[in-house]
Amino acid sequence: MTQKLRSTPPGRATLKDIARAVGVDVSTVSKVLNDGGISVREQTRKAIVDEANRVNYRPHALARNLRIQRTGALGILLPDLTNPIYAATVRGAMRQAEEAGYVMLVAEVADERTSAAAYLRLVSERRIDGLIIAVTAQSKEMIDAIKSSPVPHVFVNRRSKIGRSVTVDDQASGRLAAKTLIEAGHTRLAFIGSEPELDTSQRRRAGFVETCKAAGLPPIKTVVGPVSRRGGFDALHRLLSEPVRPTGVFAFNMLVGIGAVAAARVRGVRIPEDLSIVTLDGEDAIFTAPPLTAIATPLSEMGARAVVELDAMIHGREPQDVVIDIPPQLIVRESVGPPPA
Amino acid sequence: MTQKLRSTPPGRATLKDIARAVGVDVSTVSKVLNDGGISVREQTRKAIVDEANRVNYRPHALARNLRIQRTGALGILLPDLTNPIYAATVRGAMRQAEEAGYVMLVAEVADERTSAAAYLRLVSERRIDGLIIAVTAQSKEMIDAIKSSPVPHVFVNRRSKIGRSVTVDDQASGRLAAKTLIEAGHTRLAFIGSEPELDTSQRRRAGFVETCKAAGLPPIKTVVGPVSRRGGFDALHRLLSEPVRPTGVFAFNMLVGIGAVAAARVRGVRIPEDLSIVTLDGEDAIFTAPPLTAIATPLSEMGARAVVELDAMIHGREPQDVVIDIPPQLIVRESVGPPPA
DNA sequence: ATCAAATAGTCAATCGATTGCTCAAACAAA
DNA sequence: TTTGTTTGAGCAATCGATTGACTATTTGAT
Repeated sequence: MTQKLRSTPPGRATLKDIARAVGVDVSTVSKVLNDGGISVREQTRKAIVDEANRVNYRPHALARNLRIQRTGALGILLPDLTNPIYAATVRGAMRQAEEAGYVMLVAEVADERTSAAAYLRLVSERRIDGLIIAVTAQSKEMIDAIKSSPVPHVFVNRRSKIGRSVTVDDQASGRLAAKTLIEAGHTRLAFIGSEPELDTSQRRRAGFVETCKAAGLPPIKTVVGPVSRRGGFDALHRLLSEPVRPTGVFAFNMLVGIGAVAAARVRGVRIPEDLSIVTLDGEDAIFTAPPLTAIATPLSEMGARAVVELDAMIHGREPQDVVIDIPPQLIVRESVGPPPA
Repeated sequence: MTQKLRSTPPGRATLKDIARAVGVDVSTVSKVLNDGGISVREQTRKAIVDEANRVNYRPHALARNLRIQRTGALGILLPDLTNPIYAATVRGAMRQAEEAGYVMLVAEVADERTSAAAYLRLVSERRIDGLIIAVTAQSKEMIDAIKSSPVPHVFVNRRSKIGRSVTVDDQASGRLAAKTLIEAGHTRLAFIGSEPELDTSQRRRAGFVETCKAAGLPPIKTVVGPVSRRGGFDALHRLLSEPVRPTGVFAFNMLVGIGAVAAARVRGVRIPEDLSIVTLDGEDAIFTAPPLTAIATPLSEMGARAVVELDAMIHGREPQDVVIDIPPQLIVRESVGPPPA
């Protein structure tokens, strides 16, 4: 019941206004409001705090940040906002950023050219204290820019030689996918990966293959395509045109998995009667026909953790690679069944 | 072939550095680099420009903005990043923002409480020049905050008494949906709307009802639910439990439409043999079973236009409501057919 | 009563860039 | 030669907040 009596106008007031109203110096006001190592009479302190509340004072971020050389903003570079995988990651990052007192600048970068431009805007103009990179930086231009970056940066869901990263245990996802299919009785398995190959795809494949091998299965067929529903659609088509069809497929990513389901339907192959599919999870995977048995990965935790790491780096801690230690989890729905007789 | 000879370190240099190197005053450098009404010898100008290129100078955004009282940033408040409808809007906004030289601060606001907090951070701290609001502001707290906002703001895909908005012609979408179903021969129609009711839902319904009435159809059944796949799923379930079932349904939004398709499958009602569904379009609508016949609306154009309007307002132009004049367009896929015999 | 120390603040520089005003030198006109 | 105008560029204030150095007034100890 302290304030709130009258809802005051938005924070247009400056330190100077408060100082004038109370009759002290702006430096005094600043120090009082920031606990800045100063001794003031309780009376003065109260007058300042009250006035600050009355006018609903908020520090002018630009001025403050210019002085303290921090922006209170984080940037994130990502390739595709409409991709729910990124959206979930961004969400986690944004929540954590808010928690830690940052605002979030997001830049969707369609290609390496726009990447470089966005990067320049955010970093060279010193608009951010740290950068989360959710794109694969491959052009020399981008790599150089990032390597010589004056601000801390962390890759999320991507590993990179040129910086620290926060990822999940993709190999474990691959192993789990294989285990699921094998336990359902499948022996002819296939993998749908990405082209160009993402490191996530590569690790999931590695885990998948590892478990298949351990079970004594023949080498698995791999087919690749763009990371999109359409990519998965086309990929499964190709798989279904093979002389000897697989009965179980692991689609390395939810989008690709959804596309695969659509392709099966078009080809008249029933899931799971004719073909079992396991993929990574996401909300969309619940509403396919049939709903997808999928592996949940902690995307938003990954985003959140990226912010935590970045914040630590900003405060001078040594950067480190982190792998989120929440193990992948199988969500059983309806896309996996026994192989056809 | 001017620069690029050696790729220079990132923009750590300040005006002062350049001034020192060239042997002039910082104000001269500033004026030269900004075409700031000053006459200098060609020699001096060239020396400054060359040095600026050499050190890859970029103005320090904070310092510059503090002085000129503009941040070069826009904010956007939206409820759900993983919702592809918002993602598409944001994408359009972001592209246009880049075009216009802004960076974009995005805040996902789960509820009105976080809304208020995010709003404060962005606006009261003067981090942005303008705000795009993609959420429905209903709490008194939020409304007051926005009404007394010191920065220009525009609602996108939402109409509001407390500000200008950029929307699409939702009534036309509704009419087109009705026309599509009616022309396919349907007479028992239903509508799935939102709860709480969004203004978009309400307008789409109005257009839908208008055309139904004009065709002499009986009053249509409306059912509402949360704007999500799950909401559409539950809504269609309820519709299918009605004593007299509709044969054609208009789902006011893609997410809801996708949920409805899933519900139909679970109930064993075939689309389009037993039930026709038309909804709004989005990339996901292609990969349902069957693919959805849907109405495309210019979401990213809407986002882009919001930025254009905001930019105009920032430059002092009178705000105005705009309705994107790209008419909704029917994408014929497989979810609409003749009614069952 | 005297000196030291704590108390309560103020002063002024600073972050980096922008911009109105001033001013010296060069040049032209009278 | 004197006066007036241009050209070329520097000076200093400013945006709003932060912070180390410093001062003036009290209080306390001896």
